Amino acid sequence: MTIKDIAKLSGYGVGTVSRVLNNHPDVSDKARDKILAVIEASNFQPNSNARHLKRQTVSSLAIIVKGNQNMLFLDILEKIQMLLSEHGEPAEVSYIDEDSNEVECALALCRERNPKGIFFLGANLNYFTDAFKNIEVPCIVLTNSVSSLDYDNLSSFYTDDEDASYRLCSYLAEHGHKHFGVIGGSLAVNQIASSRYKGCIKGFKENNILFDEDKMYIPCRFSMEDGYQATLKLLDNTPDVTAIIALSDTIATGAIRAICDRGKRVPDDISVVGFDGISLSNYCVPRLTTIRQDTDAMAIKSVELMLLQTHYPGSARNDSVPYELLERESVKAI
Amino acid sequence: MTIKDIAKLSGYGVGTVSRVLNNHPDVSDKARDKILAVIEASNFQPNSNARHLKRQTVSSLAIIVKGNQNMLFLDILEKIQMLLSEHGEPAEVSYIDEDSNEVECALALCRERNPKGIFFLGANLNYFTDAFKNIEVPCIVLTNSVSSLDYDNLSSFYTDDEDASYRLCSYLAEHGHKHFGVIGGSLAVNQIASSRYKGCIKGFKENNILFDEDKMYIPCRFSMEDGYQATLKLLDNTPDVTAIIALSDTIATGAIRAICDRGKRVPDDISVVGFDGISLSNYCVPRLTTIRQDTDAMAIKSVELMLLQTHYPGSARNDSVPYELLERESVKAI
DNA sequence: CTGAAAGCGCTTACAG
DNA sequence: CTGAAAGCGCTTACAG
Repeated sequence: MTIKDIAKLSGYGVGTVSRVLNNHPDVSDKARDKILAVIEASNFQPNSNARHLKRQTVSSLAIIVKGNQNMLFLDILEKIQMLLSEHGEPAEVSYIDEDSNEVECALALCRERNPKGIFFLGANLNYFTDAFKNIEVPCIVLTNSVSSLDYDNLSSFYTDDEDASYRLCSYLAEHGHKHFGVIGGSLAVNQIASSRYKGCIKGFKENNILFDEDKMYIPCRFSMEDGYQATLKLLDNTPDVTAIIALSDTIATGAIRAICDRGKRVPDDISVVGFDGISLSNYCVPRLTTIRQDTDAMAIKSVELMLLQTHYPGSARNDSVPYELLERESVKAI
Repeated sequence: MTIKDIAKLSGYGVGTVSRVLNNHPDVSDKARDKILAVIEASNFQPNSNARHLKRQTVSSLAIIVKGNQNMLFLDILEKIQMLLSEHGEPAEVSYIDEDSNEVECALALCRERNPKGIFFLGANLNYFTDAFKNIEVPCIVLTNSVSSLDYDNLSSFYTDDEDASYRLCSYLAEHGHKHFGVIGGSLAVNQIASSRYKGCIKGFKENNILFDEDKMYIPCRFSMEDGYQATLKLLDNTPDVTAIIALSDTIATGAIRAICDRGKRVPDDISVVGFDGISLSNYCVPRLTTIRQDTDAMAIKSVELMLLQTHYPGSARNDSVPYELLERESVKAI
């Protein structure tokens, strides 16, 4: 069933059929009604390949998500998709590993799909430096900042990770903690982990806390299992630790389990804080003290900007979104 | 940059360029080398809309996931994508709400994308009954069975939900429990929930357990928050409950939290079992006794069958995949 | 308001 | 082995 069949069936030409399909005004009511009726009856749908080939443009937005099991990104993704669908804008989502090159992925997408805009959920700036210049559609990075890059079509809405983890440190220091451990993220390849880690280091310095990076920082991927193993290692390295900063809630979940398995209790023996504020952090036992990233705000702002920029390309924006320290049950004053 | 430019640049015709692009054998080495060099130098990528329009077929597979935050499906999705990419097969994934109509979604996909095969992660058979006849590509449903349907191009690999939840019941009964609650899923719209529930009912009957469906079964969506609220309600309805069957691990997580908030302990006061065996179930406190669905096997089998059937359409298969009862820490004998 | 026609970038018989 | 040409299903000036 093609546009030709509809033309034949309705007694009009393909041009007119195409016009009603695309809501052009210059069609008589009579023709429109007739053609619509035929389309309805035959359940016709225009071929999108032909349409896009002709139009030399594609209808949809793309979303690249770094990390398949990243609950924070999933949360944001869901919200973005909901907002987008309210505007009748479909989006294609691609998942890549947390260590993969998202710019390469975007480049491939541009060639194959020609999206009119791209959301990046998670980004490593190293990948952007050179390669991004080949991407021309509006792009928005979420949860970390790209303000150090200077591309007109690359914006970001982010949590000030460094500031937030600094706050976490201070909070724990105020609660009397002196012996810290930090787990999570590979500093080399993970943008987000390294700024969070930087905030921790700053916090340690300002609070005169001794921190031996080799023994007290254990890098790991963003998963429960990795958080679990890293914590076991940390506990071996530094048995006197009283406060653990996990660089994400998922990692914190593994940490709490590891502490239990070593026969200690959270927060009575060891306090744990997370980062992200995903749903799980409010249902685990004990509830996790963490940084809540404002995923609603990030989703709303990024969708608004994207919709605007796909119609009126403008200059880049880099706005931080306020976070919140959620004081819950996993920290104890000592 | 189009195939015409490449033709001009290389001194050959578009036909020959197209042939090397598609790895046809009937091209001289000389022509191939020359053309490949030009393609390389100009960074040319064929336009996929034109290609697909011409071929009347699309290269990729589609995956429809019911429920954005469903960790089990995410786990399977990740595995399927990995296996697919080993074979150089890209896949497009679409998320829909756990209550949405996946067949409608598939139909839209077929019109717009023309995928060569579709994986359904989660399926409600009601939606398939009539509408599926309009889908002609090979399709595979995961985690529930479609054997009651009779379509040649619709297969499934599944966990025997009814049997597994029956097993859960028996396990709890063997541990001395008599007062049960069941939470999760809307029986009307959710295929998976209703077969799990059926298994529970069977278990109750065989073990002579009194079960008042109105008071002891609380339906809810597959989220922690909903599991939490449902459990609170259950606890109000039936204060003497000693065992709660949550129809998924996510729901169970909410349940455990709710029990704690009511000042009771798991498993000392109330035993809780889940369903799925997602990563979280092994890291929460206490570790969850649950049914492990074999996501590895389901991913492998479904990818193998899909790859086979996209080349050699065959008849449908409906195989159950063995599950496993994971006895962990959330059940106590009384 | 409408139709006939060109053309988007490819692939693939067909002829040579 | 290679080129010229038709055609995939649409959209959009152009002419009327």
